[in-house]
Amino acid sequence: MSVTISVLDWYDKSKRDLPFRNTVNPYCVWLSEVMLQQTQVETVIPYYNKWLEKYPSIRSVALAKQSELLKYWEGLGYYARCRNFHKSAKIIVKYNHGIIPDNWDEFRSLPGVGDYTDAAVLSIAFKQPFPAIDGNIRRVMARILGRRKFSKRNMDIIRSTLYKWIHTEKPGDFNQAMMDLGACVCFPTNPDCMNCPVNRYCKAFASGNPMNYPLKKQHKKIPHHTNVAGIIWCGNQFFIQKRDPSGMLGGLWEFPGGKVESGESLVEALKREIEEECGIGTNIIKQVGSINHAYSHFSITLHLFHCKTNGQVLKPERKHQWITPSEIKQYAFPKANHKLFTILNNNDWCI
DNA sequence: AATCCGTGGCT
DNA sequence: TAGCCAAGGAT
Repeated sequence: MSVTISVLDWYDKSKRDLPFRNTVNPYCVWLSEVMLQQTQVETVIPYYNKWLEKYPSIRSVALAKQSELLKYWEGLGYYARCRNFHKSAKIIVKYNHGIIPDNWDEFRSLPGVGDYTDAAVLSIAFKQPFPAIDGNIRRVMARILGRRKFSKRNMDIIRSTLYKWIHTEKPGDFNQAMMDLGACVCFPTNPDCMNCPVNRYCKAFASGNPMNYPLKKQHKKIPHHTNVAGIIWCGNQFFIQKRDPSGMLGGLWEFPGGKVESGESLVEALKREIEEECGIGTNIIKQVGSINHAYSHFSITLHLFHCKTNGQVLKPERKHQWITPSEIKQYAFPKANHKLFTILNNNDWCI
């Protein structure tokens, strides 16, 4: 017996029925790997199914507009993944006849493809023996090998060990088995060592305190901001603007607004932001409601206001639209806006 | 090397 | 509950 055999044996018995588990189609594997980055399986499944129904091939992605793709990514987060997948699809169709490359360097050079995704796609879709190293496998290996830190030296040891252990006939299964082990048994806290197929090989288990592996690094605590946003009405239409494609929540739509500076009232901040962003003067009518939202590196309390204007736009720095409430379904918005929509729907969008 | 980039679920 | 963590990549 060995770690390889034990893990694969366990995998065959405990195999989870996931939509992207039963395919070796490179496009499907790639799509699932991108969606699964820093995102849990249960969250991905509905997005994966809907995307595949709408975009069944790499060509269909290449032909699509970014705004359409973002609509299908809406709410999934880390939107650069979607933009990069689109870029890659266009590159492959334009320069490689729509054929997804099956060698390390070519695939690795595509936007949004890093070491993990490269190894995952090449091993699962093309049966090549590259070990994929994600957060789960790092933790599993740190425990098996008894390494507390992810230093460069320890990562080299983890990687070379995985190259030694990976099953050359079933590299994709080995990678997925190791990831499942991390997700379903070797939890970050309270690992289920008694049901672990490789506990007899595990130094962390032998130590009696598996949670000591790996060492947790302390995170910076994230700041909290107070933000304001305005629904600027002109007749039965209101104003939305498109965010810069390269930045945070890039290419998504939002109500104008921004951060409240210290010493500023909510109304003062909103008037300033609307003037800066849209160049329109507004009358602020009333506050509609507030929501809390946490991003990865800061959190906000966002206050929403009904406003009125004559509709004149003097210096739009971003792409913008005047739309009616029913048209909002055509546009991709970040999650915080959906919380605002909930408030608005409860109020029937009344001014 | 450290930080930025979303969101949801869990404790 | 406030923080931690998840099938990472780009800068």
